[in-house]
Amino acid sequence: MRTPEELTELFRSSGRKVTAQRQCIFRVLQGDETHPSAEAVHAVVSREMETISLKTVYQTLHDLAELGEIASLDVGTGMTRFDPNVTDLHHHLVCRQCGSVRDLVAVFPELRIPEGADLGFDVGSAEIVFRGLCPECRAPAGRGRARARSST
Amino acid sequence: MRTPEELTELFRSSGRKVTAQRQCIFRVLQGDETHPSAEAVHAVVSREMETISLKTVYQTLHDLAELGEIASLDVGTGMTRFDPNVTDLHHHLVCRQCGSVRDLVAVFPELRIPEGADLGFDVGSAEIVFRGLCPECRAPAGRGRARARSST
DNA sequence: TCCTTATCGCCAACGATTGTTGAAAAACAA
DNA sequence: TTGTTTTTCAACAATCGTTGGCGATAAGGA
Repeated sequence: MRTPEELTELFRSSGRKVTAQRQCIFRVLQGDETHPSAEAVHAVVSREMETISLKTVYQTLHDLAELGEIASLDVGTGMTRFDPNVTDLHHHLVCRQCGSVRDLVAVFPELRIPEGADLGFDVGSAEIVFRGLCPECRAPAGRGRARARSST
Repeated sequence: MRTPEELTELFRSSGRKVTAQRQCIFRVLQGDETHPSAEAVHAVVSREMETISLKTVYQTLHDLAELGEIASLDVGTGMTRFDPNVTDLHHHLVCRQCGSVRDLVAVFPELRIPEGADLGFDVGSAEIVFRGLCPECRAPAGRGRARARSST
């Protein structure tokens, strides 16, 4: 994802208006590596702008995804997760307990699938999801994070 | 997945009762490689037992998954898909147009993730999802299948 | 300035899934 | 066969994440 300043520019040049709430979302996403859900983004943004609506957050996230500035992921946690890192080829570690998502950069950068062509499949992308337990959920002492939502 | 007869045995020995609708579901799943959703299973089963309810199908699929006889997958198509193949290590090709799912056996059987341990993650499973277009959706002539439901 | 767009709040709807009800049917052990 | 337990059914409501409408207000930007 680009910097908030660049995004401001990008939004303007694509006919979108730049509002305070959008810039706030830009800032919140900037450098966020937690792969937040829309609600999570909303929660953080709300601390700065109490009245911002969830709808506005969804809309802005979609705009950003449409512009290719963030990626929207479905890693089976029940909610769409947003990833500001679209420049590095990477995959994901998903905690099956708390649903936290971690990047795994430079793993299997060569991932390609010749067999796909043989099957007639026109393969566009490959995505690896590793499922397991994050450090917090493994830790015996500290309480893990919250919510779980299985699948697979 | 085991044969309907073995599943009958397994259900009995695990305290579950074996009903006509359950056996019908066993038969339908047997050899099914389409990775059907619960609704898809229900549709097929309904041809044989018009009155079977969707709830019964959901319940039986969950029982089978609990016993490890089938796998429930979330490949981002919006519905849980069920895979009777739990013996072969394999990954999946998902059509981003119609949502059809195809097995990809014996690809990256060595997939393991050392970096996971470094990050403190206790990795249990690795799943690769290849997204692209299936032969039907690529074909210019024939109409592709139905439903799409993006993500990622 | 003026037109366009975004935002708000609020509420309804979506689709997949789960839960609830009570009654009927069937499984299965004795 | 009888009796107990489980399953099924139908119908409906509720869940959760997400999207859509609405009118009104606020604000961007040329």
